[in-house]
Amino acid sequence: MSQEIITKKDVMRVLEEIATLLELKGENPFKSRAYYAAARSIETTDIDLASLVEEGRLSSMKGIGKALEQKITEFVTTGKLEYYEKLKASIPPGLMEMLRIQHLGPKKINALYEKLRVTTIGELEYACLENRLVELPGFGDKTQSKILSGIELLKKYNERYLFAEIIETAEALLTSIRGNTCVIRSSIAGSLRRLNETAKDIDIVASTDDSPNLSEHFAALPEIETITARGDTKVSVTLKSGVNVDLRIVTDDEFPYALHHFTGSKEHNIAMRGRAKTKGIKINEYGLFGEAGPMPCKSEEEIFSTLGLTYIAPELRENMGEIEAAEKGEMPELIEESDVRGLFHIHTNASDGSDSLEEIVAAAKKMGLEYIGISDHSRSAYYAGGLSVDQIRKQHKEIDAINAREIEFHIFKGIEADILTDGSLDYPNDILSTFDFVIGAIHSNFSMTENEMTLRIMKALDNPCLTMLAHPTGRLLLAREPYPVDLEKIIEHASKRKTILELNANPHRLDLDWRFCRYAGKKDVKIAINPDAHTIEGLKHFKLGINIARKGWITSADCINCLERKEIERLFFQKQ
DNA sequence: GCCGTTTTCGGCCCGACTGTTTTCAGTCG
Repeated sequence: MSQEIITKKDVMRVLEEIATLLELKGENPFKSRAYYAAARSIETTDIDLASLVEEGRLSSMKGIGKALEQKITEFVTTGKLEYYEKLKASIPPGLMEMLRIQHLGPKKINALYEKLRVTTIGELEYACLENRLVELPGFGDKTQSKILSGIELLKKYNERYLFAEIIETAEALLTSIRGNTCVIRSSIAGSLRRLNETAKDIDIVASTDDSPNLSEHFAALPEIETITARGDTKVSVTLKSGVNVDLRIVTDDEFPYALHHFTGSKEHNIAMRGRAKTKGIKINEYGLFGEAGPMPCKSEEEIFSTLGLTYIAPELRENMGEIEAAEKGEMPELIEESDVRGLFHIHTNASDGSDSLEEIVAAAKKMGLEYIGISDHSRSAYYAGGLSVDQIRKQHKEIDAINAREIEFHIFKGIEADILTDGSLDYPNDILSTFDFVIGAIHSNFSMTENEMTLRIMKALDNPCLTMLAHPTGRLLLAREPYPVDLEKIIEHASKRKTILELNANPHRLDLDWRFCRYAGKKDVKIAINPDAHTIEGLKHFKLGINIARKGWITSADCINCLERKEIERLFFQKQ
């Protein structure tokens, strides 16, 4: 059997796992951090992994020295890493799982393993119920019951929350907090402010001159189930819905620093502190401190400018090159909702949508759109009422009639054509060429190897009738893993074929992932922010797609939704 | 395990809160 090719992602996964295993073993925490840092370095580099290894240039990368170069090289060239295998074998796999329990970290897990030989979450729960943790040094009554409730929570609310299902709760809480007149400034922070696709909890920062009053006010809100921590600067609660919320209370002078700090990401903050340090400035959630003392800033903008940076939008704060870009004054002008002129990938009740073409047109016009692209399912998607050739002809007539009537608005004729197992599309090309655009989508037969799936999609991209590739990984957030596919290869191939990539804006998908948007941008692949709407309401999902596009450094020039109708016509014509 | 324009050794981002201690370790963000 030929050896599987080791990708960047594989290397990152192994490095991160080693880092976690080292933590669990109680090794030097800095050693563990070095592995995390190396994984980060691999993630952000543009350079091809194989050539780095071949040319022996790995150790020229930040965070990779002799030892890691040797280990990565061994892994990439042989497909195995002995150090990793041995380390993994020395630790029961259940210990990794335990890290997901709140208030339980590597040190305590290690103690539980060493002292009680607890190796799984199930055993740990049993040990708690038998009251065996209270006698351990460093443990006690409270710790035991905290761990027990952590296990309960893990069972009950195992997952994170989709951005779309938690943002409204966060905004409502913010409004309640602002209802207290002692609040001066307040904002959502954390991963929600960074517009991440999912969130673990809600972070809110508020400034006031009367922290006890605000703490009291917040803790008394009716939607709160339990208060897990309450001090002068922080109140942690669990809502009745099961969502955890942290409120940080600061003075108004501290607000900009606290907002920046609690917006994160952690990686961004670490990089910012490191950068500040080179300028002799200390940065924490209370301020900037130079050798001559505090350096007052009234806003986040001022914090960045004090450090010689232009403003970095919250959604870019992932330490993925945003600090370097801000330093050079090369921040991208991110796409905005108001740049959008039209939307594609909309289903009608001809397939599995619930509204008629006329209803959708009326709603789109009301939203101020200049055009839409209808794309119902193709015939193989029998479960979704895929259209027969006759039905296609009927829909085209209907669209022609509306287009003849409308002057300021236009419907593009499209189809969401299944990419079949062999990479061919669901209709012959003489049918496909009757559409203005064709979106190719994988809806079946997910269980292929990465190589097979990549080839399947690449073959579909080779079809001159294909305009866009739908949801490139097929993932369902918090529910279904992406099918295995080499996205970099797909992006490179799409670039050659001038195929548009969909950023599916359905809250469960948000696929293309923002981590790959930037690569698409670099390869000059155009993005379509597609609502994949099955109802009129669903049209609004494009806003979630804008969030992710912004996170992926996408500008209006990268995105076809910002083109004028005439430009879209030219683009689709050119493709055929 | 990485790194270095005072360094090849001794640092490595920083602070709050909790629970277990009797001055601090662990966890979290």
